Amino acid sequence: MSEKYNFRTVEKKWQSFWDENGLFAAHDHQDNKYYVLEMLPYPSGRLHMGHVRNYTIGDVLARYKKTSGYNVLHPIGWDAFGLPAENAAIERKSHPAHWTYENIKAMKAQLKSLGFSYDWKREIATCDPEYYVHEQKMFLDFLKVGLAYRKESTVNWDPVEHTVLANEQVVDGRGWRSGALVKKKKLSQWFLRITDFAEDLLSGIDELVGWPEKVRTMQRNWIGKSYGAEVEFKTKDNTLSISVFTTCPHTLFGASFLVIAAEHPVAQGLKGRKDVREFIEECSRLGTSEKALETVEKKGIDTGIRVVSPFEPTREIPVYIANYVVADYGTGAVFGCPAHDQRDFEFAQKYNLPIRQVVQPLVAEETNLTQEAFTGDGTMIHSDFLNDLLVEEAKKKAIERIESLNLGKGITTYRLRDWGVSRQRYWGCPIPIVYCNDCGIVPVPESDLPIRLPEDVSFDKPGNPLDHHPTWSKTICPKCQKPARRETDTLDTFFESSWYFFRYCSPKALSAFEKSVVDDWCPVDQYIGGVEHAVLHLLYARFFSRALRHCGYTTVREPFKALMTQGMVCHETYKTKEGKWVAPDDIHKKGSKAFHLKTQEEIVVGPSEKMSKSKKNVVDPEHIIQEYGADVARLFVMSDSPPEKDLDWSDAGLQGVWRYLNRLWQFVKEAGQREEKVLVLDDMTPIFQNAYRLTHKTIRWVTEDFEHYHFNKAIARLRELSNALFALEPKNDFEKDVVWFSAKILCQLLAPIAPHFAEEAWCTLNGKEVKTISEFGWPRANPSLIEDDHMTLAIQVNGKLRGEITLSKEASEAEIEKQACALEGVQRHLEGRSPKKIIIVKNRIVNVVV
RNA sequence: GCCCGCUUGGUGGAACUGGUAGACACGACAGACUUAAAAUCUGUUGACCAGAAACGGUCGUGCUGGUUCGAUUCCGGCAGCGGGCACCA
Repeated sequence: MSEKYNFRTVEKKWQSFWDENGLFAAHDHQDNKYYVLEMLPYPSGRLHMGHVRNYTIGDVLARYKKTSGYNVLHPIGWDAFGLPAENAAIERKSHPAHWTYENIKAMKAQLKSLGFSYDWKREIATCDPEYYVHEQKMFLDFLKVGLAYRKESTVNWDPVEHTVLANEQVVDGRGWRSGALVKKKKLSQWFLRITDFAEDLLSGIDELVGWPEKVRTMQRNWIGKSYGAEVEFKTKDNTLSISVFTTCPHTLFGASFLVIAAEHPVAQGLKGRKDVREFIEECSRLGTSEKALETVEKKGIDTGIRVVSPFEPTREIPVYIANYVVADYGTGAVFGCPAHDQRDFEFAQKYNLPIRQVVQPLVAEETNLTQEAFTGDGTMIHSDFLNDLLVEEAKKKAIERIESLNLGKGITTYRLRDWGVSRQRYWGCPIPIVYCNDCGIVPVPESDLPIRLPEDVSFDKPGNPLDHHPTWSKTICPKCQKPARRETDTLDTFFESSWYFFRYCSPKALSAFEKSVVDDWCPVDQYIGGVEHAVLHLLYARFFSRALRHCGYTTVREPFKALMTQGMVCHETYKTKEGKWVAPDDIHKKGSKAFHLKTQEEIVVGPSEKMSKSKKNVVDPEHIIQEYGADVARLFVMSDSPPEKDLDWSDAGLQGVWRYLNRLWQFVKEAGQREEKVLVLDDMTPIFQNAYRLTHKTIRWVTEDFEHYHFNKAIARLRELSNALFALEPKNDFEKDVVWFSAKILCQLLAPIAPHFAEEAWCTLNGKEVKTISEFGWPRANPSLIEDDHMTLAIQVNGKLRGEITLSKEASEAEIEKQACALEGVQRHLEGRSPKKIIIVKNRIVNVVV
C-alpha cells in the first residue's frame, strides 16, 4: 500500500498560495458580478457544525461561480454585539470586548483552516466604533424623517437583578439566574416605524421569486394584513365607550361578551377593586411573549360593566378582563363570538356565556357547537339584515352599516408592530441621544459621533453598567450647554445585521458605504442562512433597505435577490438532574444511558434539537479538521443531506469520505502526468466508450446539480463516475489518455467542494503550478456524447411492472406496442385477454390496461 | 395556542413538471489477503412467500380516505417531530 494523501501539508500549501496570490479579492465596478453571502456569524468562540454547513454551501457556490467566470464578492464578518458577551462577563469576569475579540480570533483561525474563499480584506466586526458610528448616524437620520420615535412599551422585569429579561431568559415565569418571579414593566423606549412600510414590505414579497415559498408565506403572515372594522361598544347610559377591532364584523349578532386586556385603560380604571387588582397582578406575571399569552389557560374576570350590542340596541353583553387579549394589537379589546372562534368558545364555556350561532355551514356537514367553534365559510342566520348572505358579502354589508350608523369604520390593519430597538444593556451600540431638563430629548450632533462605549465598566452590580457608570452618562446638552444625561440604552443587535451587507461593498469608507459601489454590487445574488431567521432578521433587513433608501443612502429596494435557507444541524440534548445543560463532548454513553465524563453523574438524554450555545448540544468540528482535514469535513457536510433539510448529526460516514479521498488520490497518481490529446470515440473499446461518455454526462449532471444547489446529488454523481473509472484497466497509451482526461474532469468538478485536494491532484496530473485549477474554467460537456440513441422502456400491466424493453429512439408507437405485448411477462399477466388501452410515455413507460 | 415546514430500507438520502421506488453513501454480514489484527479489495443487503438454483409472486414511501391507466409526487382528514412567535442570535 502506498502512502496516504497528506492533507496537512497539502492544505497548508494551497491556503498560503491562494492567500499570497490574492485569489479571492473582489474587484469593485466590474462586469459579471456575483455577490454570495452567508449570514453574519455571532462570535460564540468556536465554530459549530451549523457554521461549517452554512459556510461550505456558500464557499462551494462562490468557487463554482468564480470558476465559471464571475467576479465574485464573498465576504465575512462578525455580529459582535450581544447578550452572551455580557453573560460571559458576569460568569467569568472577563470584559465583553476582550471575550468577543478572543472569540473572533479563534473562529477566524478555524475558518481559515477550512479554506473558505473569503475576501478577508473586507472583514468587519460590528462592535468596532468604525462600524457602529454609522448606525448612530442612521439613527439620527431616521429621527429626522420621523422613522424613529419614542413610546412606552412593556418588558419582562427581574425585580432581583433589576434587569430587563429576554423572553429566552424567562423560564417558567421566573428569571433564569435569580429565580425571581418576573413582572411586566412599562418603559419608555425607542421604536422604528417599520409599519410605515408594511404595505411595501408585503407587496415586495411578490418580487422575491428567488426565495423559498415557505419563507415568503411566513413573512406575509407575519405582516398579517387584514381588513376589518373598528366598532364602538357603548354602555346604555352612553357614559363609556369601548373601541373594538374585529376582522369578523359579520358575526356581531353572535357576540355574547367583550374581553379587554389587563393593560386596557378601562381595566386599569377598576384597580380600586381588590379582585381586579389581583387579576391584573396575575396577568402581569405572564411575561411579554405571545406564546405565553396564547397557551395560558383562558381566564377572565367580570368587570360588571354591560355594553350594548351595536346592531341590537336592546341587547346588553358583559365586559370581562381576560388574560389572552394582546394589549398592543388592535385596540386591546375584542368582542367574543363563541360560536365562531375557538378561544372565545373556550372562554364562554368556562364562564357560562351564551353561544349564538350566526353562520350556517355551506355543506350540511355536522358542526357540533357544543364541542367546538365553527370557523369555516357559510351563510348568515339569526342576523337580521345579514341573513342568507355569504360571509364575504355579509362582512362588507356589516361594515357599511357600522359606518352609516356612526358606530365605527372599516379599517385595514397589520399584525406587524413597530420595531422596539432600545436595550437596557452594555454590549451594544449606544443610542446618540441626550436628555436635558430644559430642552428635553436632544440628538447628539453628528460631529460628536461616535459615542463610544466606556471600557471601565463593572458587572458586579445588578442592572445596566452604563446606568451606574460614575461619569459616562454625564454630559452637556448640545443645545443649551447645561449639564445633561446621555441615553444609556443601546441598540438591538438586529440593527447591526440589517445593513452589514452594504458595508461589505466598501468596508473602509468614511461614510456608511459608497453609494455607487453598493448600487453596483447589490442586491446580494445569493444569501444563505438558517430558516430560524425566516421572519425577523430578513424582515428587518428588508425594512432597512427601504429606510436607508428613503434617507438617500442607496437606491437598493430589496437587499437579497435569492435566499437559500439551510436546514438546521440538530443534536441530542443533555441535562444534569438539576437541569443544567451539558455538552456532547463531556458525555460518554453506555447503551442508552449517558454519563458525565468528569463527575460520572448520570445525564438525562433529551430530544434532538437545533444545535445552540444555550443548550450546549454543539459538536466541535475542530477534531474532524485535525484528524481528517478540511476537505473531508467539507465533503462530508455536503454529502448526504440536501442543504435545505435539517441534519441530525452523526459521526458515521466520516471514515467513508476519508477512504474515498485516499482512493481517489491513488487513482490520480496512477493516471500520472500526460499530454493533452484529441480523443476519438470510435477508436475506443465499448468499456472505454462508456467511461468517456459517462465523464461527459457527469459534467452535465454535476453542473445542473450545482445550479440547483443539489450538492448531495452532485457528489453522488462524482462517486458514480469514480467507481466507473476505478474499475478501468487501461492497457495502452490511448486508453491511458482516456483515463487521464476523465481524472482531470473529476478534479475540476470536485474542486469547489474539496479545493485543496483538487489543486494538488491537478498539479500531479499537469505537472505545473503556474495557475490554480479555478483559472482553467469550468469544464463543458460535449452534447453529442451525452445523447443515447436508444431508450429503455418499463412495461407495466395495469400499472404493475412486468418487464423492460430497449429499442431505438426512432421506434414508432406501433413498434413499441408490438414489442411490449410480445414480452413474456406481459403475456403471462394478460392471461389471454386483449388490451383495452395502451398508454405510451416516450422514454419512460408503457402501461397495458386490461 | 397561532404561523411555517418535515415524515421514503437498519441509517443519511435519490426518484426531473404524476411514469421502473430505494441512485449514491453509511452500517451490517460473508469472503480474499494476513501468523493475527488494522488497512485494503470482492460480493450480498427493503420486508415477506416460494425455490437446490435460475425464473418468480405479494406487500411496501408516517396513518387514513379520494382523484388517476398509473400517486413518494395532487386533494381531504389524522398523528408524530422540528422551526418561528417580536429582548437569544
